[in-house]
Amino acid sequence: MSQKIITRFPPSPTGPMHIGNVRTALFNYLYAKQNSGDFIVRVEDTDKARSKKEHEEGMLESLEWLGLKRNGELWHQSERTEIYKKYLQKLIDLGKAYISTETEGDPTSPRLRGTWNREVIRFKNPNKQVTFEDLVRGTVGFDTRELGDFIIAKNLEEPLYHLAVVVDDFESGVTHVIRGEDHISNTPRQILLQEAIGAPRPVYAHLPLILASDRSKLSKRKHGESVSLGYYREKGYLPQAILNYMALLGWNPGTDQEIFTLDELIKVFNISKIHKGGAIFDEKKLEWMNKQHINLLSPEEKQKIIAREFDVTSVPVIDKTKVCWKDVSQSETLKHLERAVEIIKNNGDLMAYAIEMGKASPSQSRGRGNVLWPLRYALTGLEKSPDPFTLIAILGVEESIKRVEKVIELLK
RNA sequence: GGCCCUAUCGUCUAUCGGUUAGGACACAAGCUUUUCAAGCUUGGAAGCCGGGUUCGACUCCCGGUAGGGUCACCA
Repeated sequence: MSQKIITRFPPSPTGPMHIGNVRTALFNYLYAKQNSGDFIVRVEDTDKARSKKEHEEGMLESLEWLGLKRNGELWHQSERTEIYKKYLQKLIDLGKAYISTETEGDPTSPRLRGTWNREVIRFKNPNKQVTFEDLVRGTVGFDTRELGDFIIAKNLEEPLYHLAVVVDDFESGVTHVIRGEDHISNTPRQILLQEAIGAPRPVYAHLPLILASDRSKLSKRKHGESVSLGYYREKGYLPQAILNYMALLGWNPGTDQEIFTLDELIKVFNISKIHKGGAIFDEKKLEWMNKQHINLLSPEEKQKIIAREFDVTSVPVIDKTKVCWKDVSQSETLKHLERAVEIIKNNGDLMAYAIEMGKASPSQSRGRGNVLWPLRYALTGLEKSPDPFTLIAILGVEESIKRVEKVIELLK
């Protein structure tokens, strides 16, 4: 209780924000916030060749858009070379790491990739059994002998992932490491390094993977654009909906409630109820959830989204045969539209008129639709669109009248 | 292949030894019509297989099968 909880989100700026990144960030955020802790962000850009500034900016902007605010300074691993060097040197001096001469033909040497160095720094593996408690998977044991003397740096100036992560988590006081299941086999390596530099062990929680519909891990290479956050953002999904959906993938509150705001999630989130099995990402459900969140919006915000979705600003293309509602005659429809224009002009009560006409309707099958349908259709030329009141509010009185009058001319 | 993990409707899931196996998305049919990015009604839809344990297994144990993750001088 005395120790402040610190979680972290460490994106590698080698591509756009991934849907899996979103969930990792969210769970770290939720856990930190519900424990009055800090959620920190650091950029893992030790790989100079693959890291791009534009991706870093994209990641940061995405977090902002999602509303996941970080605490503290933003760290860049690329700016911490001297610090890693210090640890590396210490490890070497202590005999816990060593400079290894690689021979090209050596089958025990990792396979070649990019520039190949003759000398690398390897960690002297104590070859022991490592066991750790994972908040989602319970006790996990590994025999680190399988790992060998793994490489922790290309040289003193170029540390590799494991070393940098362990040093940074230590120096920034990270207490909980919440990350994807694909990192679970990295954990024993990192624990070994922690022990070597004398760092405390954080609590781990490995999240189940988000799967594509074929049950394989979501990857850009295999599944294309639909793995990136930007794809959903452009399609008009609200950040609240995306976050809500991600939270419910592999976790549930144990009640029937499905719609949550971020603040509600912070309250109800329970890390120990996270599943161990992966879950398929279903855009249909996200879509539904997005609608639910739109309904939570203020009328103004809602109108903006509707306007964008239905593209009401473009000039409607009218099909004469679709203007009339059900079996309502063209002359009657014309009458309703003309009257509607007058009412709109005078800022009158359109609804009252529609109800009146609905009551006056001789046919049981007709109601207010005989007024409202042609109006809505005249305004957009779309068979599916928001109600005419919303449309008029979005388009403005002038433009609305112009559009309706055009249809009146067409019918005459 | 080694190591690790998982297994309930098509999908996300509830169930923590006794339920007509519940909910949501999607789907189908219908109603409603301020139609929709509203609502309502109804319907079809699931415990991978085989052994145990037990009075009783979806639930616990073992095996099989299937699927997934991971095995870089990437992170």
